[in-house]
Amino acid sequence: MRRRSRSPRGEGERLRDEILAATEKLLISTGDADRVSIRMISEAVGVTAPSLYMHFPDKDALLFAVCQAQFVRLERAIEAAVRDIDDPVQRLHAMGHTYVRFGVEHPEQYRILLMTKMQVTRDDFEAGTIPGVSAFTQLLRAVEACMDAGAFRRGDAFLVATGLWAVVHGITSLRISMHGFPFVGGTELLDHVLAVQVKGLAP
Amino acid sequence: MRRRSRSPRGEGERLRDEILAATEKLLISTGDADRVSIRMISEAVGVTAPSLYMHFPDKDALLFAVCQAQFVRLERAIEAAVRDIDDPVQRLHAMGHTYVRFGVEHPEQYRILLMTKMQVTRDDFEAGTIPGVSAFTQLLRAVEACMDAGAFRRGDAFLVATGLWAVVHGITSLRISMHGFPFVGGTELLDHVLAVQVKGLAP
DNA sequence: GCGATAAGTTATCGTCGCTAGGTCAACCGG
DNA sequence: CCGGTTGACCTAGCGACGATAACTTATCGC
Repeated sequence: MRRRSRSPRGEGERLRDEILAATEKLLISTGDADRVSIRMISEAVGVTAPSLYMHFPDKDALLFAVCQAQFVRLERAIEAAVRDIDDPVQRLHAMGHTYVRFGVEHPEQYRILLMTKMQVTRDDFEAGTIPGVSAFTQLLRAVEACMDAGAFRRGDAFLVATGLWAVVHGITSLRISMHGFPFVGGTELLDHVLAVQVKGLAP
Repeated sequence: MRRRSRSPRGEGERLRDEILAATEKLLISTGDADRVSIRMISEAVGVTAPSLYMHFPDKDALLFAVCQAQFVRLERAIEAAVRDIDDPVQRLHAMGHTYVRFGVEHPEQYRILLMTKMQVTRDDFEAGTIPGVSAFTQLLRAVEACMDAGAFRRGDAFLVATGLWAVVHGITSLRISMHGFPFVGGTELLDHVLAVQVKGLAP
């Protein structure tokens, strides 16, 4: 077993980062959180298993931290995808596509964050304290913009945004769970559902 | 440990049924498949752990069998919910509500069947070989009925049905994963999203 | 009654998440 | 320069897990 030299005094954080990096790598390569063990991670880092517990209270917290970091990138990706688009409806489409692609490309992270039990309140939700889920705030703004622009009829923007999220999450979730879904061409289903939503939300 | 008398010769199947029943019970009471162990199940049935492997190749198969049986009931529930409704659009609404309620009331079963990796092809899908997912066939018929009735514009019924499924699954999945979702009243979100879909699919 | 076989058992393997308690080096006040 | 403190790890091991190999025992047709 390869050894790692001990970090100097104030730099225990360095190990923390290495653990996160190694965990993410293993999560991607195995594609299954249950098959990533504490012992595997610790060996990859070059440290013994109990050392991980200096930096994370338990395995769930470690996995969650990995996914949180990943989901911060989702936020950025959505921001980047939307930056050059003016039409609010177009923005919505771009956000949807970015979201689904992200989920499909990081299935295990997506699963841990959004397909297992968690305790989230509406406050967490609106405040955007949960990274990645705070991409929802961007969605909410986009819906309001659609209403302001007259593309959507006026109404409860939160409800509309939640509905759009559910739609996009539904497709993402099924694509992650069922290999081969949706059995029709790649983005065809997403395009269709988004188009139907937009049409149904028109004044 | 309570003992169970051995089954007579051709009736090993009886134990199988008892295992299924006990597993379902534990699945409901714990609310988490990871917290239902082979040893717990076997003790509940009054048998030793390895005996379960006479009837199921592994734990996954056992859990899957439990969920399959549950999902057959979903099909029946949907049939029952729809039986007395003539208007095809109304039928769609009823199906959606029945589906979501079923998922929320049997979260662990729903999760195992539709929120973890599985290998499903479009053939399985259309043939309805997977119980519960074969409720999809009923959905497909309902969509075709909506098109025939002129409530929906003509088009790819399979695509439309898949979209509706994704929508309803999205809400179900999020309600299972996030305690408190959707933060608005019980069926408000579902009603809204279904209404938007219906409006968007109109000619 | 008797061999065959179905229906279980006992014993055990390797792995898992996690903890208690120790070691050892880096720093700090005197 | 030195003794104590403390942060960064380690060794050893617990209890539980899924699963397997090999044994026993009850029931059956004959």
